[in-house]
Amino acid sequence: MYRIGELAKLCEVKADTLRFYEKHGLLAPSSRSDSGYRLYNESDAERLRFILRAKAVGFTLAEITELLSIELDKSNWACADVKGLVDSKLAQVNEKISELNHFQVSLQRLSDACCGGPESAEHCSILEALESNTDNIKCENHAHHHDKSQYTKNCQSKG
Amino acid sequence: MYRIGELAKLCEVKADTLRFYEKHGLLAPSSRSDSGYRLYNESDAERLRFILRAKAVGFTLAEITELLSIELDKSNWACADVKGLVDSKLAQVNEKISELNHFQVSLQRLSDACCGGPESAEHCSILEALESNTDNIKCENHAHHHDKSQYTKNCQSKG
DNA sequence: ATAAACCTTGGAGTTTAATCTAAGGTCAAG
DNA sequence: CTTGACCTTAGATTAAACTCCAAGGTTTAT
Ligand SMILES: [Zn+2]
Ligand SMILES: [Zn+2]
Ligand SMILES: [Zn+2]
Ligand SMILES: [Zn+2]
Repeated sequence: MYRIGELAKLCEVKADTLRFYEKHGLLAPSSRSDSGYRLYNESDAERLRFILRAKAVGFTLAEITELLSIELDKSNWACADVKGLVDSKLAQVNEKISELNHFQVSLQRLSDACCGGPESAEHCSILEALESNTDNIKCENHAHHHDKSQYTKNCQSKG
Repeated sequence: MYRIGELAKLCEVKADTLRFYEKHGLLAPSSRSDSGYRLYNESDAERLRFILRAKAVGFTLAEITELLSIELDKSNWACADVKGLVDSKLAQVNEKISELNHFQVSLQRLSDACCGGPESAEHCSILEALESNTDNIKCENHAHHHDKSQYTKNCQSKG
């Protein structure tokens, strides 16, 4: 039997997190001591590890609640159900990745267009890009070139 | 001069969003009508577009607040400052992408290991993976093969 | 026996970006 | 002069997953 702090340390989470999981129905200690301390057994610890593994692949606690309800009643669920949860998560993750890739490309383009030097930002290509309606930064056209070598350094990749 | 609903429609945001931006110091209407209605001019609209462009490349409103304070006082800032904000955002985005890529790979592996059929989840490879301490799913070893052709279909890529 | 380290509870705070509600004032059309 | 669309305010709510707090009770070691 583990007390809350022991299980927390064992699984590298905080005691607060275990209380939070309990409050939200993910994991309750199987017993209490006479003085009211939570007592977790090995099976509780296994359940916690299940939760943490599911978190490690990106599931939210709400989704983990679903997974746990399947896990505890496997024979009444099909592989299709389980795979459905995984595939739906996968789709969400892919969507998010593609949004972030979009950000990544845009930010990289902004970064590449700016000399990053100590010169005044009055003609900074980044600010100019955010001011104008184009989301394209044309490195060869920009009005910003306080320093020839810097300019060349930053713009050579685009001609 | 635009009333709040007009500017909202023009820029495809909700009036609530504009009030929210005002409350948080991002964008205030340059005047009010006699009856207290917000009135935005062309320069307010430009500022809103700046905000929306910055959002479109992934900046949070707090970061946009910083960008705006630079934008309004360009000569007292250097390219280095602006590029610093972009690069720091870029680093955050890259970090998030790499976390999501990790999720993506794990989820794909889980999905690939499961037949996804109508059979009972009692021996589902996904659940087994979440129960065990390995984060590796060994397709050729798993205990789950209710249906030979399905099994082959899902596992052929790994031998 | 007393200090340190642990535990209990309920509830508030954090972050982000809105979104919604209630209760009421304004404006243009018919 | 009334209907409907629009506007005002302050404040509550949402999602996610904790994290922290106060005020007190328990255990353990010295
Ligand atoms: Zn520069
Ligand atoms: Zn610059
Ligand atoms: Zn199966
Ligand atoms: Zn399965």
